[in-house]
Parts: sequence; C-alpha cells; structure tokens
Amino acid sequence: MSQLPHATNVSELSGLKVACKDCSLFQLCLPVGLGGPDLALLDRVIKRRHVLKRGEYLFRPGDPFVFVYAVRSGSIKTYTPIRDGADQVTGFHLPGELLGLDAINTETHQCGAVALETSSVCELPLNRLEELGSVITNVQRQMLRIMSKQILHDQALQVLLCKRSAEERLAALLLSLSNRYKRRGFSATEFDLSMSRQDIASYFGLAEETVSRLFSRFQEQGLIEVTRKHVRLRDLPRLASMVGAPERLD
Amino acid sequence: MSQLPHATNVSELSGLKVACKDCSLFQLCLPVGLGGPDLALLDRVIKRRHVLKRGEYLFRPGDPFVFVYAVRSGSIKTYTPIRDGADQVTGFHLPGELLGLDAINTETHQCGAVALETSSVCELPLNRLEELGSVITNVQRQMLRIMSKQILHDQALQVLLCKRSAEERLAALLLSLSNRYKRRGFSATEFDLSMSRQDIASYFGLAEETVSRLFSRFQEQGLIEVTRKHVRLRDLPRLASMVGAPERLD
DNA sequence: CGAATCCTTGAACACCTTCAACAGGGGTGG
DNA sequence: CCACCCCTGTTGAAGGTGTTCAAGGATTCG
Repeated sequence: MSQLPHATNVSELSGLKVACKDCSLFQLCLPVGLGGPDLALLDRVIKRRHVLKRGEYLFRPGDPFVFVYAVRSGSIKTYTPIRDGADQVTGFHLPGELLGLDAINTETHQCGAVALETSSVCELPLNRLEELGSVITNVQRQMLRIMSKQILHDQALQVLLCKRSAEERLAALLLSLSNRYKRRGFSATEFDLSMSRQDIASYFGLAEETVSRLFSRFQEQGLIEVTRKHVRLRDLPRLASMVGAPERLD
Repeated sequence: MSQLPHATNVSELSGLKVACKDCSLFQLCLPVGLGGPDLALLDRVIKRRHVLKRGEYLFRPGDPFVFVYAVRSGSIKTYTPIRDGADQVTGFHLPGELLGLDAINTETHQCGAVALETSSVCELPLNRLEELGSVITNVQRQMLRIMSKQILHDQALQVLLCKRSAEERLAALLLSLSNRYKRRGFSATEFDLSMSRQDIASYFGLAEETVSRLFSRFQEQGLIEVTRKHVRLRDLPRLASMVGAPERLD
C-alpha cells in the first residue's frame, strides 16, 4: 500500500487533539465508566484517526492481530471468506463500536474489515491495554463487558437466523440501525444505508433479490419509504412489533 | 428446589480434592497457560462440583449473574426463550467449556442452562477472578481469549446458518462432537448424543422431522450408523469434506 | 458517455416445513 | 415384573418461503 503522508498527517494532527474524555462517542465506546485518571492513562496508548476511504481495508483475513479498532465515524463491515470464493458478511459497525475482538485468541484475523464509506477509527493496542489493566482493572472489566455484549448480540442474530422469516430479519436490521443512529444523535427515522442489498442479503443468509423485494413490499405496506440507499421509516411501532426482544440486534 | 444434603456433600467432598492442576480438563479450561502460583490462587476462589441431574437447571433466564460455570462432566445445553413460548437452543457445552459469559454485561442471565444428562460444574465467581486479575493478569488474558474464541464460534455458526444446507449443518455438528470428544480422550467415531433431535433442530433452525430424516439419509449413504441416541461415524473424511473451515464449530 | 455495478421484477423450481400418522423405548404405577 | 402410556423419533405427502435463473432499468464513476 502506498502512503499518502500529507493527508495522513493532517488528519492525525487534528485527531490527536480529541482525548477520549472529549470524544462524542464517550458514552458508547470503551471508556464508559472510567474516571479521570484512568482516562488519561488510556489516552496515552490509543492512537486516533486512522482514516479509510470507501472500499479500503482495515485488516484482511490472515493478517496478524495488532489492534482492536474503535469506529470513530462512518461505517465498516466485517466479512469472512467461505469456500466457493464468496464472502459472508458478519457484521456492520457504527461509530463507538469495537472491531477485531474475534482475533484475540488466535492472534490472527479470521475476518476482514472494509470501510463502507469514508470512515475513521481509533487503534487500541491490546497488549498495552493489558499492561494498563494491571493498574486500572476498570479497563479490563470494560473489555469483558464489551465482549459479553458481543456474545449476546451474536445470540440474537442466531435466533433471527433460526426462527424468523426474511421479512422479520430485515425489520430487525432497520430497527437496529434506527436505534443505533438515534443513540448517536442522528435521526431515528431517516438515514442512508451504507451497505448494499447484497451485503444485507449475505448478512442474513438471503438472496439479493429477496432483500430487494422486501424493500419494495415494505414500501407498498407503508412501513417505509425507500429510494436506493435512502430510507425513511414511516411506521416505527409496526416495525418494532415485528421483532421480538431476544432478536434485537442493537 | 429441595436439597439433597447427603448426595451433595459426598460429591463436593470428593470434588474439592481435585485441584485445577490435577484436573483432567486442565488443557481445556480456564487454567491453560497459568503457572503454579497462579493456579494455587485460582484454586482458592473456585468452588468445585456442583452436581446436576438430567433436566435440572443451572440457571434460568432472568437470574442474576453470580458465576461463570465450567462444565466438569456430562453436558449442558443453553437456550433462550422466544415469543410463542418456544425455546431456541443456543449451545451444547461439554466438559472444559465455559458457560454464562453472555451475562457479564447485563449482570442478568438472558439464557437458561439445563443439564442434558447427569453433569457437574465448577463455579467461578467472576468478581473474585477480577480481584485476582489485578495480581495475575494471566487470568484476565485467559478470559479475554476464551471470550474471543466464543465470538469466533458464533461466527462459524452464523456462516453455517446463512450459507449451508440442513445436511451440512448436521455434518458440522457430528464433526464438532467428534473432535471435542476426541480431545477429551473419548472415541472420535462412536458416542452417545445427549441432546434430542428437537434440540439439534432448534439449534440449527430446522424442523425436528428434517433432522430425523437426515440421520436416516446419512445412514443410507453409509456415512454413519445410528440407533436412537447412539452414533457411529463410519466415514469421517467424507463428513469432514462436507464442512468448510470457517464453519467448524469446535 | 460508456461500462460496470447495483437494484428491481418476473417465473419456475427446490429445499425444507407443516400436517398427519405411527412405531418403539423407557419410565411409572399397579 | 409387567403393562400401559407418554414422549421421542420416524416416515409420508402436500404446501410454502425463499432461491435460482433471466432480463431489464437505474446510478455512479472513470
């Protein structure tokens, strides 16, 4: 990969000025529950604002595990290659969410991560977090909680894939995006999908055509208005009623 | 729940004698990678041999999170209740495997856990593990790795549910059980299923009838011999060839 | 402006489900 | 200890949800 020193430096310079305590994602990301001194320590090992353009890779399957990443802006999809050369999309990640947790055990990324739009991430060196951990157990505890949350999320997805129809799966995704955007201060009812129909289809084990048809049907039913990537949720209550509590993907 | 003091005491007395370092599951459970002094500390906070009979619950959805459990013997299934009153089976757990990790974040169990046969577990009080963690970071690191492994497992299941046929899913389960039994010193080709057809069906999002038919078909094809719960794998290579690397559930 | 990609829609087909009936074991009570 | 019963598992036939194949339209980007 060729470097772009000027652009990189500029963005890092501006990025480095934002300490965790001043980050707008403070409530969503790793630092939740940490006090002032802990935060200052944490700030020392976190490198901010690695910027990715749409389609750029954060890491690829087989890459050695170096960092856990926190999404700062934009959105990133993770995928795992399967036989037949195809990819399985394993997740969509919004600002404040952590990435690469599955690589801790093997020290090798099994998944890849690609920016769905221009995005930036913080790099968290897990080794150094562990050093800190012996001083501030809060960071360690926080890591455990985040991974626990991820496991819970995976179980919700399992229920969705096992027990729910294509219709209910798409409803769950729209609802999840709505909730996550809302928590980040964006509109809960109107947003742009950064992922393609094919990405959604892969994520849920459906055919691209099925997803496309569902968007059309949801529109006919007055549930949503959709034109290409832009979505407006017109009946949030009815969407919510399609998704049971254990299937919530937030 | 009524107590059975005599039986409980007997089993606990015999159980308490086995320190982690002498446990046959040493290579599979939490202690892997820990040195002698660390192990001695760990032993102090782990309570051994809570015994469960078939059908008894280790915890239920909604229970407060107190312990992480390590299976010592037998097998335990986890499930999550879904609307319609039905249950979704979320996992089958063999000796050496950890249980209840999804409750760390909310401090409440979302899942329940039931013994599929007479089983025993060790209780790991996570709070006290965290105390230790500030002394021996190895325990913390080990917890992170185990949770990372779980996340990887969940992704494999996601691929299986999204991209693979009923046939391939069952092959993946049989192969997983084979590998896991083998690692525990049992036969890789002949064992008893502790879970029902319905449990398997629920786990994979299939109908009970489909699972039953698949067992029959596998037998017709000479892949396995099966009578009720007893299974003999007759063509391990061919079974393995049905399951891609990213879908391995081990 | 052209090419490639993404999205949409239609029709036939396939895998798995659902409904139904029955067989067989294991446990329980007599 | 045996008989009964219930639960688990098995097998068949019809039906449905989603897939596959096919073609065309729209959008973006070089």
